[in-house]
Amino acid sequence: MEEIKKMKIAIFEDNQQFRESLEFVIVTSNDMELCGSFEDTNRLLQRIEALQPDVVLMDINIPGKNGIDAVKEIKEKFPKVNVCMQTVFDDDDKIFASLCNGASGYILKNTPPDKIIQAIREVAEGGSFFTPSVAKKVLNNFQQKPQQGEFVQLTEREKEILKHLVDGLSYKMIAEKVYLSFHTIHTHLRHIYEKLHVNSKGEAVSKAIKNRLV
Amino acid sequence: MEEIKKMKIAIFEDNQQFRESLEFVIVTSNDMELCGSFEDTNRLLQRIEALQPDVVLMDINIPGKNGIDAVKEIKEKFPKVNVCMQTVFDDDDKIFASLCNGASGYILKNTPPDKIIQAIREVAEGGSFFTPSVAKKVLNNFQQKPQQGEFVQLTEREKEILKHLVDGLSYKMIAEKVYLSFHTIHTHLRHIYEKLHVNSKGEAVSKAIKNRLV
DNA sequence: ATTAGTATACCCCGAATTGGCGATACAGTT
DNA sequence: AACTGTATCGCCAATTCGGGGTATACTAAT
Repeated sequence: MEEIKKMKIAIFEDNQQFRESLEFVIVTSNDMELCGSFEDTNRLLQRIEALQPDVVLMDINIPGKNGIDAVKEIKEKFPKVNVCMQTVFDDDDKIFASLCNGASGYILKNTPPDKIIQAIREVAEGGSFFTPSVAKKVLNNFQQKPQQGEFVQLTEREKEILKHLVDGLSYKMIAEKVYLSFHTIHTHLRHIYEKLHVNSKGEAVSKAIKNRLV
Repeated sequence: MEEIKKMKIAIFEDNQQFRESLEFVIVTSNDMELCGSFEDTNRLLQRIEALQPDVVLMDINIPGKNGIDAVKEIKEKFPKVNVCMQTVFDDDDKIFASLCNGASGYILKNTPPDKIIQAIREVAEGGSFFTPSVAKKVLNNFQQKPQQGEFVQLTEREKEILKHLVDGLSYKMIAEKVYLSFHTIHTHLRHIYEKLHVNSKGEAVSKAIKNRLV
């Protein structure tokens, strides 16, 4: 009988049913070991520290710190620990926030056991695993085309001022920043609005970003 | 015996061994039909036009037009055809170029047959499939983006209103749009500003876009 | 040399919008 | 009972926006 070093898995999931289901999947596998199972993220880092898991399964909506902040903390303190997010909803915001914060995988809770095992193995080996619908969202984000817009020819001054506007500065603050009078900023902004065919700060900022003018 | 409409698959692969291996995988499946198999991309669009495949398996390095340009042409002319790329190398540039050009999946050639079938099914249904190593690269690209993703939990209403704000609508216009009073919009915006830690429309719009809240 | 155009910078006014402060109310959850 | 999300209202100061105008400087074409 060869001795295999089992992967150590920690579960963070507040729903008892899901948690037990995950526990079952782990303990009945032959290459994984359940090293901890919790229903909240209290004392998160201490727990990770003590357990030294290879993979963490983290629920997005979990009492205590939410899963998105949790994954961030984990990756900051223990970069080698790989985290796989799980949730019932495939909500865009949460997916991207999780992935940006360092999660390596994202599975929905309707994922069948064999896929969960597969996901954990991939994640443990430093790979990544997405549920297809999540993969699709990630992909869409990639394919968002450079929204080619009307040629907008802004002068250097105008681009500079627009950039400050995008950064959230008011007319007055921009004036101070670039050593011009409030009135001049006003005039420039009027020209910019005309060129962009907009008539509010919000629209200007939005168009500036989308057309990559900043 | 129920009559199932089989998915129509077209293969573009110059290596004879791989191509025959793929053909075998397809024809031995029970829900797929091989509608074409080619060793180059000559007369690509005419072939697609004639065969009307549901899914195209496209080799990256293929004589004639390379796979990256091919997927672009296919998606431009036949957006409903889903393309899954395949190659021996997991070369960053080619992966991203393919995905940006509209590929829905990316598998390496060492992928076992059952995974290939799985990938095709996902892709056919409009989902996406990445080999783990590819998923990892996609993910890294995400996480490298110089954006610290502080997660902001907005309610549905708030997100809706923020979207309109980004579109350049004024408080009053938003109120009309969502059939609420001006005052309510005002209140929601105040909450949103608080959650985003901003205090001007410009900053709110900018942060909304950068944090993918819209 | 004059004209025309554009970029820059400044000013005033007035109406509309925004932002910050407060308060109330109700339904659903915890 | 406390909390959250939603929706409503008032007040007031600051900001924004669109309109008008003036002025210098530089370029390019006439």
